[in-house]
Parts: sequence; C-alpha cells; structure tokens
Amino acid sequence: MHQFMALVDKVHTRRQHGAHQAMHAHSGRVQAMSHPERNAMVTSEDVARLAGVSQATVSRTFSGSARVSDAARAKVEAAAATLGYEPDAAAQSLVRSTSKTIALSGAFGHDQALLSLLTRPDLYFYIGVLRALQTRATDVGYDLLMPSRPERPDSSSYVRRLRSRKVAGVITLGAPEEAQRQALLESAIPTVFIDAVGSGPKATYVSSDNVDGARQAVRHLLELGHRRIARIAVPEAVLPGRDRIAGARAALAERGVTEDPRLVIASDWTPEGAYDATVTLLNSGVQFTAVVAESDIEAFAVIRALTDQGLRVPEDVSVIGFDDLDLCTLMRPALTTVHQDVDQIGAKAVETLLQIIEQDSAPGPVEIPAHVVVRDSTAPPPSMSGLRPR
Amino acid sequence: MHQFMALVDKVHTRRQHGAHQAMHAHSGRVQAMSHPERNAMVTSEDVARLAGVSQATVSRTFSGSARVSDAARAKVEAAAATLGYEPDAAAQSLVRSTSKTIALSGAFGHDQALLSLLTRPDLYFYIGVLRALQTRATDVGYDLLMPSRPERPDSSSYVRRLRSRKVAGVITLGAPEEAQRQALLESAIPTVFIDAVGSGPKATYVSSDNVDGARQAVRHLLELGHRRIARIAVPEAVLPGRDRIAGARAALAERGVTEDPRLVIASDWTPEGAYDATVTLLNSGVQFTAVVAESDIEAFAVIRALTDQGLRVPEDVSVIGFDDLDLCTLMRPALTTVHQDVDQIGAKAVETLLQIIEQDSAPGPVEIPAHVVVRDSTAPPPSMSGLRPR
DNA sequence: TTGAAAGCGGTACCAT
DNA sequence: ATGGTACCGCTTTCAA
Repeated sequence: MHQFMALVDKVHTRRQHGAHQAMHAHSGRVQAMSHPERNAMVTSEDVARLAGVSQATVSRTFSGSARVSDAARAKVEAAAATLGYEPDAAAQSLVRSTSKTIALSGAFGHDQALLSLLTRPDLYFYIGVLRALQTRATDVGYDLLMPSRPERPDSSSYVRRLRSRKVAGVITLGAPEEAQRQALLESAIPTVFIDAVGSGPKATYVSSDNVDGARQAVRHLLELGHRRIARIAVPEAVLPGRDRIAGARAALAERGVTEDPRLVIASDWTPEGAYDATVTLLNSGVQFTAVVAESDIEAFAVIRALTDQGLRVPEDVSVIGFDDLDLCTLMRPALTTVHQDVDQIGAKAVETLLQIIEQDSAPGPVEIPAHVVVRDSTAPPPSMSGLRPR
Repeated sequence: MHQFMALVDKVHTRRQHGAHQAMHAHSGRVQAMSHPERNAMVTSEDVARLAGVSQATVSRTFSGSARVSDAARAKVEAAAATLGYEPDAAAQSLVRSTSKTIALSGAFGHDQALLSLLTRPDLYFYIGVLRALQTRATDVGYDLLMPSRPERPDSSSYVRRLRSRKVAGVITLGAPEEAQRQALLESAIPTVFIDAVGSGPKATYVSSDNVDGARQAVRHLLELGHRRIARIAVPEAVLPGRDRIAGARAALAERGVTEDPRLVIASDWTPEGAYDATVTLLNSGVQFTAVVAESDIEAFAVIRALTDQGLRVPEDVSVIGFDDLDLCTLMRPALTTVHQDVDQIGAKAVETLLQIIEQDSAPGPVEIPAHVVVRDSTAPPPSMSGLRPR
C-alpha cells in the first residue's frame, strides 16, 4: 500500500515546479485512489516502480516480441492491472513512426468530406461497407480515422497529412479524385482502393465481381424471356461502370442478342437521373420489357417513373437493381437485384491492407462474388404487343 | 541550393549508424529531390536550418500564439514551403496531451463497432448525421476517429483508450450502453451525446426537438380529421422514444382526444418489428385510420404490411414517418414525415463539443427544430364505416 | 534477461 | 524576439 501512496504522490508532484502541491495533497490523494484512471496518465515508469523493475522491462513486456523473464512479466502485468496502465498511443507512434490506424479516404479535394463524396445511392451501399470495415478493423485492433482536409488541398499536402498522422494505411471508397489516387499510388503508403483501380508496390484494389454480377442480372432477364432490355448506364469512367457494361454485353452475346444502343441511357448514378432517364426512354418510343439499373436506389427511381406513367412492375416491365440493400424487401414490389457482399468487401479490404502493411508487398486485385437475388420486380415479359409505352 | 543538398544528406544520414550511407548516396539524393515528401519526414529542425533560425522559432511560428518577428516568420514560412513541412501530429499530441481528434463513440461493449450498434432504421438516419459531423469537423480542423474496441471492454479501459489516443472529445450517436455513458460522464472527457441524455461539467446532448416533431405529426393527422391514430411505439427507454410519446400525447390532449392504449403497439425499432406490429394491430380488430411510425424505414414497413393486407395508403389508412430520408420521395406513395435536420444536428454537435473543449464548461441540452413534410401518404380518413381491417 | 541512456519531433520555460 | 534546454512517454540499442 505504501507503494501506492508513493505513486500517487509522484503523480501529483511532477510537472508542478514545486508550487502548490502541498495545498492539494489530501484531496488529490483521495480522488486518485477512488478513480485511479481519472487523473494524469499512468506511465510505464509508474508501472515499473510498482513492479520493482526498470521502465525498459515494462516496455518489453508490452511490446510482446522482446524476451522478458516469466517472473518479471508476471510482476509487470500485475502492476499494470492494478494501476490501469495503457500505453500512450501518441508516444508509441512518435517513436515507431506508425500507428494502428487506417485512414478512410475522401477528405481531399475541395470541401469534400469522405461521406460527402459519396452520392446518395452510393451512400446507402457504402455505409454497409463502412460497417464491415469497422468491424474487421476493430477485430485486428486498428482504429479508423477520417482525417480533416488540409488547408491547401493539393495531393502532396494530403499525403503529408497522412504521414503526419502516422497512419498505417489507407482505404478509399468509390472513385477518388485522380490526383488523390496518383498521390496515394506514389506515396508508398499502403493503400486499398474499393471500387476503383489502383495497383502498385503498396497498393491494390477490391470490388465485387461486377462483370459477373451484371452478367447474371442480364442472364436472369434473358432466361425470363426478355430480349429488349434497357440499361440505365453508369459512367464508364468508374470501375463498376466499366465492368458492368462488359458483363451485360457478355450475357447478351451468350444468347446472340445484339445490343440496341437506343436502350442504353446514360445517367449520373443518382435517383433523379435514373428517373429522368426512364422518362426519356419511355418518350423515345423504343420498346423494351426490362430495365437494368446500376443500384437499388436507382431501381426504385425507375420503378417510380414507370408506375408514374401508368406501367406496372413486373407485369409490364421488369426491373432489376444492384447492391441488395436491406430496403429491397420493404419495397413494393420487392426488388430483384444483384447482391453485393458488403461484409466480405469490407473484411477483405482490411485484410488485404494488413497484408500489404505486414508483408510489404501488394497482392493482385481482389474480387468478391456477387449473385442475383430474385424477388418480385422481375417476371416474364408481357406479349410484345401488350406493351405500349406512354 | 547547397543548403538543400546538405539537408538531403542529413536526412539520409541520421539514424544510419554509419552503415551503407555512401552506397545509396546518389540514388537517395535524386529521389529526395524529385519527391521531397516521399522520404523521411521533414522536421522543424530541418526547416530551422534552412531558414537560419532556431528550431524553437519554427515551433513558435507554427503554434501561432507566440510572438515571432515578421522577418523570422517569413524566412520560416518560405523554408517550410520549399521543404513541404507539416508538424508531426504524434509529437504534438505527446507533448500537448491532446490532439485535434474527435472520437465517435460506439466501439465499446462486446463485438460492437460504432456502425453495428445502430440498427438499420437508425443507420440510414445516422449516416446523414455522420456526414454532417464530418463536414463540420473538417471545417474546424478536427479528425474523426472510430477507435477499435479494447480487449477488456469495461468502461475504465474504454476511457483509458480514449485518453491514450489523446482525443479532444467524444460524440456518441444513438443510445450508448449505460456503462459507457456513465464512464464518459465521469471521465471529464468533453462529450456530446446525440439522441441520448447526458449532462455534466463536460457533457451535454443534442437531438431534434422530438416532442414538437411528434406533436406536429399527430396534429397533422388530427387536422386531416383522424381520431383513431395508431402508433408503432419505440422503446421508452431512449430519449427520442420518451419525447415522441410526450409530443404525441400533447397533440392529442390539445384536441381533447383520449389515447386508446390498444392503438399503441410496442415495437423494437426495426422494419420487421414494425411490419409485425401492423399485422398485430390489424388482427386485433381495433379500428384506426392512421399510423404514426417512429422512423421512415418503419413507415415503409407499415405501408408494406398494410398493402399486403389489401389496404390502400392513404385512401384507407394514412401513414406518417419520422426522419425524412432522401428515400421518402422515391417511395410510392411518397412519404409524409417529420423532417429531422441532420446537418444541423451534426454541426451543432461538433460546435457544442468545441465549446466544451475550449470554454471548459458545458452548455445545456440543444434541440434542433423538426417539422412535418406533407407528401402523399396521408389524407383525410375514409368514412369510418368504410374501414374494415382484414 | 535486464537496466541505462539516447533519441523520436515537438512545446514551453528560461535567460539573454 | 530569440536560442538553449528540459521534458512528453515510449522503443531500442548497448553493456553489464
């Protein structure tokens, strides 16, 4: 017990250049004993003193790797437990030049925060990925950091900031700005891009198998008998966009169906865009019996546009989405869609990043299987003559 | 230029105990010059050398508060710019015992990551709050941290971890575990609870004005002529639950309508629960012409349950939600709901936290106004005789 | 195996 | 106003 008191005294004495320590001696003592964790941090030196070993030994005990005698280790652990010792993360990262922190990318560019970069349909999808990321990161003892943007939002100050924060690696969601992507690639900071291409000695990317997902979606419609399949096209510039186009075409090719370019309506990956695209399609007079959307949210918008025009889903037109949000079953009709495994995507992203960090070399791109989930928004096409848009 | 070369040499020399520095001298030099930010960090000492001042002066220049001559400041800033200097965050937090970091709470308890703690209806709402939090945090130069859970998930190690990370404050979303809430309250770590009660010398809370929001919702229904209003009740244990009950009752009381307890169905704040509650309600045979849900997602589920039973919304039954997600306008019918101002909630949370941090005392609870947004899911009740549940 | 000591990159007090 | 210097708490040689 006397050790404990001595310790408490010490805690309250240091840093006070001989000032009013006597004044607060009593109250300080009482407080410290009832809530040891409430006051100034417990340091490895405090633990060393209580355990009767050197501070270096305490450090070794917690670093794990170093060799410490069982006797010493036991004493240290006991002391650490009674004092409620937790190593100072700041001191550790200062000396180690790294920390168990993964930065989530997006706080780059102009006034863009990570979550603001994601447009709404993305948002609902990526929130699932984000949850998986956090779950897995927490499993492996890493914190997630969403850094604030630097004042000068150029790529080098972006990287400098990450370095200043001593992040172990970076995970980006969706399409990053090109300058940021380049900066990351050149930075030698371990990076995993989700849904964007990026390869390098310390970088790779993970995404759903979008080619196969889109292929399955179109195949499903073809199997139901659809031939005139419209697509709300997502920008080709982004990875999922490119791959899904390829997948859709592959499925069409399998059946020898040639794609009618008039059935491919460009959109901006927003519900509003999808709504307008659907209206455009209807107004064009080109016949179609099914619509492929690139996200569930867009699919909802397509359905809304269709029903607003008096068409029924799936009796008149089938609609298929992409993502498989929880919401799909709540909609009426329940949405047939391509399931993306957000848990796997998030988990793999973290695992891959750790691999880069630890093994110092990046593996190739990772693709997570996706699959169609059939619900109520798709059905065989009506007899062709039965469909008269507008 | 010679200064630059000297600096580069120094960067590559230190820490290498006289080993193979000659070997890599050339390549190292070239690399360092084309990508100065790529190698070992630029320190304040490097800047001092180039600027021809002491390291202390560089520190003062960047700390802002201290007095530095204009001449010195200019030289330092020039040097810092050419070298691409950014203060080391770890070193700063080590010596300052704080950092510009706000922890988002949730990584506490069992295997609960922040985002996993939120049930799905919450999730869609809180993601908006999260976005606002990040936007505002980034404005004021704070990073957001989602800490991984400590191995021993008790409240004191939770607080210790936050301290070890040197977070400036904590913001919690939704209902935290009681032990965590207490720990935070006792910790003297500045804290803002969103949607949970928590007051102390360094803690306060912010939420929508749930009482008024619920009152407006019920008022809206009453004004349409509804008298038999059912409610999918949220747990009373949580702040929004309590306040909304109070608000709903207040509105009823204003019109002298007495609440029929059979119209209040407890649910668990999930879409499945809301669906089941609606079915239960219908099966009970108790008449009603409107349903108040506690979230938009639940409202969707209610509508789905109603329509699955052959009832029309709003012709047979009116439904009103809470939150005003972007999705509301995509649904059919578009959802009448109570708008929560997520941007304000997030912004206020950050601002209030900063106030606690800087002024060292917590203000009272903050309430953000909410208001009804009328869309298509509410209408005057059908003639009473017209309604026959089932 | 263990302890002593030299930093890691800043901050802030001291004296000049 | 500026430079010198003593830490912040921890990791990692180096010697013992």
